[in-house]
Amino acid sequence: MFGLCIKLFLISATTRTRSCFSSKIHPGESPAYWEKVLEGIGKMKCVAYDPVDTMEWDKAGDNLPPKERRFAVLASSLLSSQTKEHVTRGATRRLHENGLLTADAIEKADEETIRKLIYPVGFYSRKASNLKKIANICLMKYDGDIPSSIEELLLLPGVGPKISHLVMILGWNNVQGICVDTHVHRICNRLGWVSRSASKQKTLMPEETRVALQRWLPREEWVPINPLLVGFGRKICTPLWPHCAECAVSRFCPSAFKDTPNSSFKSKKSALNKKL
DNA sequence: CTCCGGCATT
DNA sequence: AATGCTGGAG
Repeated sequence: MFGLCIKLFLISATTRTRSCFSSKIHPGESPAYWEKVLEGIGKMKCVAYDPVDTMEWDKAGDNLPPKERRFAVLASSLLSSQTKEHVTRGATRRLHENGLLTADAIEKADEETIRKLIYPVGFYSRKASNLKKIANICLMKYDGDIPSSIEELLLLPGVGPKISHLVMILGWNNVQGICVDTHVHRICNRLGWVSRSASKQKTLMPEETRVALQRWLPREEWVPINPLLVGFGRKICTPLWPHCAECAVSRFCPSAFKDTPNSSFKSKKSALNKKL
């Protein structure tokens, strides 16, 4: 499934030149030089997912029946934390090795067993319990499959906008929206690509970022922008002290060399909270 | 807003 | 040693 991301990313990278022209569909609304920025980030070659490491799991996933593959996609997405993807993949693999990637198996499994298998991922306790609940719901309502719409996915415990859009893309090959995680959210704000309605302020929630980004970003970029910015965000445009000197697109970035921990809005918020 | 909870980064 | 972090729920 991670392989799918790479494939889509590569396909888009090769057609990016073409997609630059399609941006003329949204004149005035899109930020200046956004094509150059995406191109520049692509050239820095920090794709999020290591192709070699993902191959093994990808094969295992591809051999599953569609229903089981989709459930595996959902389970894996639930465990994911983009900043620590190797940990996520390890946890998914351990579940898979123990035959615990189907709704049926998880429903029958002991919650403690699942908790131990996914232990290295963040929030393992909550995620183990959510996984059990989701397995139960999938069996009762969807015959062991997963919901096929954003609305129904959002009803599952522990599934929010980020995971539901990811699952629609990876599980159903259906692009309903951009998968906005913390990296996409942070970087789009630094680039000045999204703002709160009418004002020039940064968006506060990833969900706001998603809507704002979708207003102007051409559809063919909706899937590849995630692995592109996740990789970039982990290696160069880091949350604290971004490496602007090494960044090939800093000349297009209004926040370049300015975004120190003290000026980032999250730090401001926590600093404010401590004072109160 | 806080919380989760081990881990990376300072 | 201390801080800050995932994405979602309450």
